[in-house]
Amino acid sequence: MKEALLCPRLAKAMELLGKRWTTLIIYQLIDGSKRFNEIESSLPISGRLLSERLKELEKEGLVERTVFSEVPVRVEYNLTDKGLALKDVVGGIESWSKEWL
Amino acid sequence: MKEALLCPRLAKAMELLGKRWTTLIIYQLIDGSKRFNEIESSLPISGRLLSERLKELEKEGLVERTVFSEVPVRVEYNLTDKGLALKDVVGGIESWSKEWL
DNA sequence: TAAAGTAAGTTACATAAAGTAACTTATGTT
DNA sequence: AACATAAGTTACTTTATGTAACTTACTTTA
Repeated sequence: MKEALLCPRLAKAMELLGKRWTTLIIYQLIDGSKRFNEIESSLPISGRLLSERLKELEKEGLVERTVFSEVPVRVEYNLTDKGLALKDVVGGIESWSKEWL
Repeated sequence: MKEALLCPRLAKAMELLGKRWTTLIIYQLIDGSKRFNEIESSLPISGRLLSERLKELEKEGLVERTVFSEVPVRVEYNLTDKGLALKDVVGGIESWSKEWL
């Protein structure tokens, strides 16, 4: 393992987006907010990891968490502007996958 | 963990690109072919994983491996059309990182 | 001619991340 | 009282990643 000669911003981006499930979670939120269970049901991810990833994304400011004090409690997640700015990237991956996979 | 209601092509794309180092390796090859050691030196990745990732990328047809029987042997890696088709995606991530990170 | 160097890996082992399933909490409904 | 529900969390197993030493095949240097 050598020192990185790599742009630190790109490295940081890939540390986020290159983590398993992250990009697919963002993809799920691109068309609007979703509840925890909705995301969980749309992806083959466990609650444990989904919770962990959403916390990371919230901490990095890509995702916003809103709690509705109903019974049972409802929690919605949505992309911030920073998260939404990845729309073209995610769309690009989707197009690539349709053309090449 | 639920069943995926997700587009299988996108899932497959993320299985590749969402694996640690993969996208950064592709990024290293976008401007032309590179040798094993060059990639290894440009990224904080170990030879073990770099070898593993390059094999996956070769198997999936994104990367091409060329051996030059010199002494010591020289091996060059370059993107195929399929790999090169990710140029905009990688560029998009780079732009996003510059604007938001 | 034995020792050292070089590129491209591989092996063996330690640590960290992800998968699985059961459990929790705070109400509301039957 | 027992059961249901959303959103997690916990404990434990399995898989992936990190680290560093080793390998191979030939060449140059001492």
